[in-house]
This record gives sequence, C-alpha cells and structure tokens, in this order.
Amino acid sequence: MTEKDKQTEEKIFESATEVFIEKGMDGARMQDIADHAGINKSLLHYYYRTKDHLFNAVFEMIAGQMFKKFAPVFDEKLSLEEKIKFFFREHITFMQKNPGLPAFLLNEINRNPARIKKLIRQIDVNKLWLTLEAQHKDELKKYNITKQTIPQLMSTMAAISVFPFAARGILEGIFEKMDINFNDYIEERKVFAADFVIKAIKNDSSS
Amino acid sequence: MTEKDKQTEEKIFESATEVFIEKGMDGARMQDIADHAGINKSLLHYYYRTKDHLFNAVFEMIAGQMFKKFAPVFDEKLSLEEKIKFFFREHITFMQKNPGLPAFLLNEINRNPARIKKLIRQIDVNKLWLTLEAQHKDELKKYNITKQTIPQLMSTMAAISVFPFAARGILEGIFEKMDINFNDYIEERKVFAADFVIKAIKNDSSS
DNA sequence: ATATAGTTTAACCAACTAGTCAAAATTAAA
DNA sequence: TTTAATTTTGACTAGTTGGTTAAACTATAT
Repeated sequence: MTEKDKQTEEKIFESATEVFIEKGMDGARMQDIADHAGINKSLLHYYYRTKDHLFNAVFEMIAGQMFKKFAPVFDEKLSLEEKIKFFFREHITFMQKNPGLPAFLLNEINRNPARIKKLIRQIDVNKLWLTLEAQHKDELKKYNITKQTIPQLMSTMAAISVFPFAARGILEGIFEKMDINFNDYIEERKVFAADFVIKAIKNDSSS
Repeated sequence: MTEKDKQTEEKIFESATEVFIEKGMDGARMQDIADHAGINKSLLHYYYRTKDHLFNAVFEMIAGQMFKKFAPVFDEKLSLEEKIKFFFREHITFMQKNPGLPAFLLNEINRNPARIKKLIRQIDVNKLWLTLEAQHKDELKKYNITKQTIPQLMSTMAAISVFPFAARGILEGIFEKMDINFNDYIEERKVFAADFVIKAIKNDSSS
C-alpha cells in the first residue's frame, strides 16, 4: 500500500531529521533513528540504502528550507528598507521555530564543504544582483551599495540573523547572569537587527 | 626526564588539537591522534586517561584563547570608536591565523552546552559593564548605549566578526561564482565591520 | 652495576556499528 | 482462496573503537 509506504518512509525521514540535528552525522546512530521511529533498523536500509544516503536526504531538505527564506527578498514589492525589515522578521521567526537548524547546517558544512557547494552551484548569483539592481536602482545609489559592497553587506545581515542561534549555548550562558531571557532577546532582535542595518547604510555617504 | 615528558605530552596535545578541530569530538579517532603524533595509542591514555579528558583539555584551551581576545577592549586606553576598530582588527586577525576555531567551538558548544557554561561562570559580566561605563560614560550616552542595549550590540559585533569563519564553506561557494577571494573578503572585513557598527550607533539618536 | 621509577610498546578485548540476508508477515492481484 | 509482490523483522557479520594490561625499554640515583 502506497499509504503505508509514505507513512514509514516519512516516519523514518522525520526521525532521522531529529536525530541528525541533535547528534550530527558522526554522533547519530542508525539504531537511534530506528528506535525513534519505532521500527527495525533493517528498514532504514530498505528505504535509504546507507547512512550517507539518509543523511544527504535530510541535509538537502534542511539546506533548502534555509535558503528558501532568502528568496522572497528578491521579489517582494517592497522598498529596500522594508525588505530589510521583512528579511529579519521572517528569517528570525523561521529559526525561532527551528532553533537547531543553523548550528546543524554550519557544522555539517564545515565537516564536508563539498556537500553544500553542490547546492550553491544551482544558484545564479549574478541574476539575483541584477534583479535587486533593477528593483532598487535609486535606493542602491542613495545608500552607496554596489556590486562590490554587496558581499560584505549580505554576509553581515546573515551573520546578525543566524549567529545568535548558532552561538545559543554561549549567549544563554552569559544572559543567565544578566537575567535576560534568550527568547525575549530573539524577539527584540527582529527589529533591532533591521534598525541597525538601516542606520548603518543610511550613514554611508557621509564617510 | 621532564624534558621528554613535556615533549610527548605537548606533541599529543597539539596533535589532538589539530585532529579535534578537523573532525570534531565524535569524528576524531584516538588512533588518528596517535598516528599524527607518531606514537603508540596507549600513550594517549597514559597522559590523558580517556578521550573525554583529552578533548576537554583541548576544548578549554581553545575557548580560553577565543575569549581572551575580547578582554583588551575593556582596558585599552582608546576611545569607544577606536576600541571597536581595535576589536575587529585583532579578533579577525586572530581567526585568520586560526580559521578552524570558530566552527569547532560553535559546534562543540551546541553538542554539549554544559561544557562552555562552566567556563562562562567564571566571567563577571556586571563588572565588565561597570568598567565600560566608567571609561566611556559620555560616549555611551551620546550613542544611546545602555545596559539594556548592550547584549544586542555585543552579540551583533561578535556575529559580524565570527560568522564569516563559521560559514566559510557557504561563503566560499558563493564567492567562487563572483570571482571573490575569501581571504581578500576577510582582509576587507576588518575595516568594513568597524565602519558598519560605528555608522549604526552614530545614527542612533535620530531614530 | 643494579635497583627503582617512569615511559613506551604490542597484543588484546569487549562493546559497538553500519550493513546484510533469509525468513516471516502483510498486502495486493489473480 | 491462492499466488505473487512488497514490507518488516531477527539474527548475524565483518570491521571499528576506546580502553586495558603486562612486558619491554629508558633514565636516574645509589
């Protein structure tokens, strides 16, 4: 029955996702995943031939989810400032709901950079820039943003958004001593981050 | 001979550091570390009883190095703006020389948050704030920086500095398609980061 | 020289791990 | 109902892994 197929295959995939996120590729055990899904270990190999196959399926799904969150920025009909606000609000909210993803991705990418490069190859970076340029020609000129400064600016935005989740363990440790709640900090960050970036680029012409 | 002791123990420690950074705690093999040090595996257990002992020694050393780089900011006799410039220059230069540390630390902290919390407990966060306040009372007021906004600001600075190294695999993948060299990007970032943050806080009163 | 203490090694082990396989159970088709 | 195909299982295996142990080696002190 195709129904049951989907059920078990999905159950395996979901269990694998949870276990891989928690333990990482090296730390995860096929037996753990099987137990978590309430099935026999052999079934894992029946649906996904090897641990590597299973991990790749999970990895590509998660990486895809993460990158997809950047896409709307390139077609929303918003001003540049509103796009910045939109990006931080959406991206941070997504990670709020999936707090384990950033650390998982960064770790596995560093452990095996080739895996992500295969996915990046599918992105047409130049086209994205052209889209942005077409949509915001005047604003980009006003803020002094060029094709040369975009990498610094974009990576800075990604950094401000992603880092708190990747470094959650450290931040929580420090915040404990200051009576700050991590979730409150994250909620606050959605607007802080946008304001911070907008203020920085607004001031650019005066330097 | 104490000379020889130090030699082998250090050789083990250095090899362990390299292997753990490359493979992580779970991925590293005691045999790898022994081979790398050119000694018998049993010697590892002679000097560091278990893999966990050896890993902890390495982890605490690296975490210490990383945190130490934040310290000078609190006693250098510089203006606030100069301190920001100083921080990014020094911190990024340090990571340039040790590009594997950020990813290693973030990963292992997420795998076992308790480990880092033990080290953080030794830091007197409140004292650091008081020091900063005493040294820069007027500037903090001028830039609208308070004890409440410090966490967002500091974590943002850490993010901008650390993230490129933690996400190196992704960035390199994207940069390849834009003919950008990662090392050039990092060199450029030392001043970009400082300028960016300074511009953001300068503009704060007008919001 | 020889006894003592510390260092290094080779051989070994028990526990674990990803993956296999043939048989059993379940489902679909005839 | 019988047959064929698919799915699930339990038992097993070959290879790894962290860790142990007793013996060999080295250096120091008497």
